Amino acid sequence: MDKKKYYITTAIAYTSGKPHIGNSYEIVLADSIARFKRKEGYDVFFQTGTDEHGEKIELKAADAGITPKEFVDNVAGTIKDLWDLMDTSYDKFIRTTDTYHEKQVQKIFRRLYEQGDIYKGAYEGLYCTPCESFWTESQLVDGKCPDCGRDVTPAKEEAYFFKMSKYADRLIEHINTHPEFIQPVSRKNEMMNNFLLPGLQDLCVSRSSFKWGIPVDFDDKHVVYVWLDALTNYITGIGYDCEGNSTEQYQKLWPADLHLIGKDIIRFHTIYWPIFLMALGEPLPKQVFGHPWLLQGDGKMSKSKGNVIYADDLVDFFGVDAVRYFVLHEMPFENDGVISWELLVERLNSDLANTLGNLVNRTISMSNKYFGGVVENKGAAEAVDEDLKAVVTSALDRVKAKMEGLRVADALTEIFAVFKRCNKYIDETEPWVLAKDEAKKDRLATVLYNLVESIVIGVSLLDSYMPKTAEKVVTQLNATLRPFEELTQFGLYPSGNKVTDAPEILFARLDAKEIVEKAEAMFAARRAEAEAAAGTGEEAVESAEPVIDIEKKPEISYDDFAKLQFQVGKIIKCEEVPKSKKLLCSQVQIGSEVKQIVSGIKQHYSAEEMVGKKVMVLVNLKPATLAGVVSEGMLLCAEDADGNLALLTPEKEMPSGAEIC
RNA sequence: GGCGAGAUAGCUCAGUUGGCUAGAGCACACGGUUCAUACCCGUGGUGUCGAGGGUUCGAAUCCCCCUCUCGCUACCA
Repeated sequence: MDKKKYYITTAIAYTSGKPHIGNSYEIVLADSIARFKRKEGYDVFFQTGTDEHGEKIELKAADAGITPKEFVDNVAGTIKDLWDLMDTSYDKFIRTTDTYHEKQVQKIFRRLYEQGDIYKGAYEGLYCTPCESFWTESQLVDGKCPDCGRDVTPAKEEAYFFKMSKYADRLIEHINTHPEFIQPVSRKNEMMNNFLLPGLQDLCVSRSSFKWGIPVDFDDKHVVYVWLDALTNYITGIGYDCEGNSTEQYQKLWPADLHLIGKDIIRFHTIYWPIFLMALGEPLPKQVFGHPWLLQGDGKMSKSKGNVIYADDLVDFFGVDAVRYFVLHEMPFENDGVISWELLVERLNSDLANTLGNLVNRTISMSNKYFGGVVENKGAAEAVDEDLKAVVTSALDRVKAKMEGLRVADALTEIFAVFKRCNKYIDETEPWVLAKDEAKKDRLATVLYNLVESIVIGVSLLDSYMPKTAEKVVTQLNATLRPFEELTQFGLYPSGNKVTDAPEILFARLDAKEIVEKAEAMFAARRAEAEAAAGTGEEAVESAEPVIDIEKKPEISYDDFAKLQFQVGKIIKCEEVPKSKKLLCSQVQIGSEVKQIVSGIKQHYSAEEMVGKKVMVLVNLKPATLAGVVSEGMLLCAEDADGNLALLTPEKEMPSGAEIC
């Protein structure tokens, strides 16, 4: 009853679509930590869920011809099913469309507003009409627009902002005095050097350009923008109330012991979230771990290529525990991991089938063959036993040490070292030789007993990571999983127990070539399906090709548009801008004039291939200096979701200087 | 451009505050074994520890410089 609590969370998954395997990794990682902590004796609360608001979802729902709520109900269901399929033992699945969450977010927003941490942009915010940009006071340069230097006017489009700078010093102090707060530590420097030390900018916390969000209850033109909505799930999910009526559960669980998140959202969890909590007067989470990504080895995953791997695909091929093992084992602590069908097969064959599966199988087979399945400790010990026992009974400490540092992959390696030691023990003792000598019968029985006992201890450790497998093994051995307290003792397996007489193969060896072929066939089928769907209607065409939704800008008048002068230009010379990673400097012939234009496209076009291209140019843009080079216009490009750029060129041959209208 | 991390066996990586012949896993080769899922056990590397210089009795480990890679960030008209 006096158990220490442990509150662990994952990031909540965005319900814009089905998560691929890289996104499913986090829940499995969190689950293995949660299970391990439970065994360590903690009273664990494990929360996950879905983030369901935002314009992207509003648009996708509109495309699909359903309401946003119907859309997210659907996707949230899919996500929950996936989490369940992966055997994740979460205690709570929160959705940001849950009523209690929405109500509490409104209350929090109101409270922060009333206490002055949130302010309406129109009061202090300023707008630069030519730049179409909204600035906060702290961003202005000499009271003017930092981009063009012109005067700014009070905001045209109002929005609410959070005063981040007010709490920055406290946060810097906290991070400096709590080195464990941001994991891995290399991320701490990035946050400090890029955001905290240069000075925090205020954060926009409301939107009025779309409706699918939690309304600001005292200003219904606005909805609460993503971070204040999403991050607060960690406290609303356990019963936080900003008016002081938080539940007992909240009192007990908060602050969280670990927020497990992807490395892409570290900034929000280590800067904005702590500051929100400071503003609410709540303690900060103890640790935020930004894990790396699991990337697909054979080319980027993309829906149009039809090669996106989902967790349920892998489960169909390999089974739940093999997938869990793979993602946990293959994911290093700091760098991105790689997933491919070949690697999966290799891990499955070498670790799961050969080392573990075969060990269990051969042990049970020998017990049956020599003793009719009865496992007895006859006490015929020999010196070689000591090292086996030492390795097995000390494994718990080694695994604990790895888990303490969140080194889950290393923890798994420690556990498999136990199984490898067992295989070696068989070789050392040569049971098949002992079996030939009637006088060695007791020794043979003892050897097999030691093996069974070692395996039971090994799989008791494995249970946190591969629960189904651990259960299967002890069932075959006619034993039960041991609590951690008993894992440092050797010899608790009841002497005289009888193991199964029909050992089941735990993991069948697979052929990499076959698997790759099957996977390719699956992808081909999926592509065909997508194409078939594409043929049936216009809507389907869109879903077959990737689309991008970007933030909408305010409507402009034709007069606004007419101010822009676009012309076709020919690039007659192009060179790299020194001291710049992204910039190319082009001489562009526009009619009889030549303009120098600097563009951030070095990563997509070489200087040589630029020359000769006919491109579209925004001509009457005010010249600016970039990296010390004057630029007198802008080359137009299209940009995809990954930031790849494509220059726009006239579809037919056009003379330099032709107007684009 | 700013800040940071890294460059160690074919591949993925370990290498604590500098110390004996630089390690692990996988892959590969050979040997052993046969209880087992053609499995398991053992053995095998002339690795310039990215290049160069320095400190030291001694450096993969500390300092300087160079090259390259990566992350975050700014710029990206």
